Amino acid sequence: MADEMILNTAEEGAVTSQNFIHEFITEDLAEGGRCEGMQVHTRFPPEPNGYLHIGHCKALIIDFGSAEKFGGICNLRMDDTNPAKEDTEFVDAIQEDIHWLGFDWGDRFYYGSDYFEKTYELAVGLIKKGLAYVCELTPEQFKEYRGDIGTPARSPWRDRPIEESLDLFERMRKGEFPEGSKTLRAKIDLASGNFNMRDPVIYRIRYIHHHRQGDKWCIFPMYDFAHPIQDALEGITHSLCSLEYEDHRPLYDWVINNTDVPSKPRQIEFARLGINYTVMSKRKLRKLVEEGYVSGWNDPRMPTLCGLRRRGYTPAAIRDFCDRIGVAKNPSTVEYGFLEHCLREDLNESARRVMAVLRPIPLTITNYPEGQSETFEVENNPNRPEDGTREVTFSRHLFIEADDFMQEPIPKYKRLFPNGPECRLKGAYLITCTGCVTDEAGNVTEILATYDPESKGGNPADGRKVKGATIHWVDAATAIDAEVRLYDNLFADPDPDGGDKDFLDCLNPASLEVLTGCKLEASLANTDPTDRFQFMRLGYFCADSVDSTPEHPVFNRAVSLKDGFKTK
RNA sequence: AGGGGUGUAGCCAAGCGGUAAGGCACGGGACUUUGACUCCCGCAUUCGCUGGUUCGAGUCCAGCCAUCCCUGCCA
Repeated sequence: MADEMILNTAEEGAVTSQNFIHEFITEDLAEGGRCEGMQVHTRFPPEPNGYLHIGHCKALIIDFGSAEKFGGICNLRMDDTNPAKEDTEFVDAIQEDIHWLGFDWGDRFYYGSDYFEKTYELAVGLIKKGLAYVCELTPEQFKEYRGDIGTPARSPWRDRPIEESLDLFERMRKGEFPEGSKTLRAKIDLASGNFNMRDPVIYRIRYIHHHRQGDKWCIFPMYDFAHPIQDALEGITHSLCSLEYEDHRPLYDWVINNTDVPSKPRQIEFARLGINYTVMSKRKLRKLVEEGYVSGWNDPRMPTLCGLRRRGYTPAAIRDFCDRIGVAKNPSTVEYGFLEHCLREDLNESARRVMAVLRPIPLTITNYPEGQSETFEVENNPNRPEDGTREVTFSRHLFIEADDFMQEPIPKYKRLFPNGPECRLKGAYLITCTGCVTDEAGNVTEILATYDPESKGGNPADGRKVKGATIHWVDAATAIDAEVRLYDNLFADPDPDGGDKDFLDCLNPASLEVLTGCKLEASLANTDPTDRFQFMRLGYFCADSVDSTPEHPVFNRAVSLKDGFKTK
């Protein structure tokens, strides 16, 4: 029976690879299993207190992907039980990011706070069963009474009469007591080695405006109490979360088993995503934004989805990455280079090739008549002829990349240098470097070359083999100026979270390099930020969604091309 | 010290008692009007360590070591 099921899902084309969570679900669905005959139902429960980052994408893939794989559904739920940290501002951004990635929650969009009334009733039920009590320890006392590894916790209020707790809890809700004066605690086990079970607080008093509930409530359920209830009320079959909740599971199960909820979800934990050269904690990302180390949550160097989007990352690349890193319980740190690989793989397929010169240096074709001009047709993507061609102009005065010329070539250098090999100007002509012009300081200000008129399009008439490289160029007469931003890792240290170092000390001072006066081929005059281009021989770029204008184009480098030739 | 996890290559990761998949990275070669892409080839005699069970152990057992999480009225 279980085998049949695996077969069926495989035929439907699984969206994610097999992993231990899928195995658990398969077992639950099997004959006699916990979920036999049920539809798999998961949920993605972000707290609306910040922007989503790529780590959330892994969770998204697991939550939505697992549901889809088994023909189930996945809810989107704002986990907003702590009004002190949450804000409506983030709710819209989170939805936008999830949609951008291509996940769809249908009409199942919920707020944890919408269940406050029901959650309250269930808490009352717990009190009536003698399984919860109002505790009057202040936060300071609470700490004192908490005990430690060898010492059980204590509470003088643990055995107060049920009626008394009932009355007090009701009055807590009415706002009769100040913040911190009372809590509702679950009566479980004060001596447990698992501190989550030492009579955890399940309700606290907070006189704070809730982004959605307004001032209706002044008591709020804790995550450990609210979450299992929300899951159960929504009929979630599998509550997937990260490893740090592993030792909360006994409490999760306790709540499910001791409150009157309609279903029994199963919590399964997986290792969350770590990537080197960056940080993933919301607290740290927030600090980078608030203290101005980056331009905002959407700074292209940020691992946030809005940052990656602005940088030029595609949803397909991010999803592919999250899919390929796998799902396991082994705490892992994936190399940033793998993310880049996934992007290159996607963009290599789809991005239109264009010519752009980032560090321009004039190239004069000395035997090409001044004032003459011609147009060449070049393919948009040699790997995909169906993408068509475009036109680029050519004249005596061009710009080429500064490092495509060397006065004194290094070994294996096959670009332009005096008395060097014949090179090809992509799609135009074969040229030979004849020299260069330098200023008083010895800086090269102009490169000189002659062209072979019989090599139109870059093909020599006699079919001779071209020894030098094919280099990109732009026509000085028609090129447009642009600003180009090159990005490197935000952190210079591969593990800015590691040890006891301050992550801010690990920042990479060279993470952003702004190039001005770059020369782009004319076809790049008006592009949409969602259009990605391959600047030939350089990398993948897109217009900056915030700063680029037709008058002042700004391009971001999403990722460089792999460079098999190291000049340094 | 108590509780809960995790250890397979530089980084991820399969493996479910029958003789170490795959991807990234890396090295070599072919091709190339992108030093890209693509294509070949190579890349763990060994699975944290030590014992034990077994004809046979990365898989089972015991002990040890390493490492991560937990003592918020955060999630």
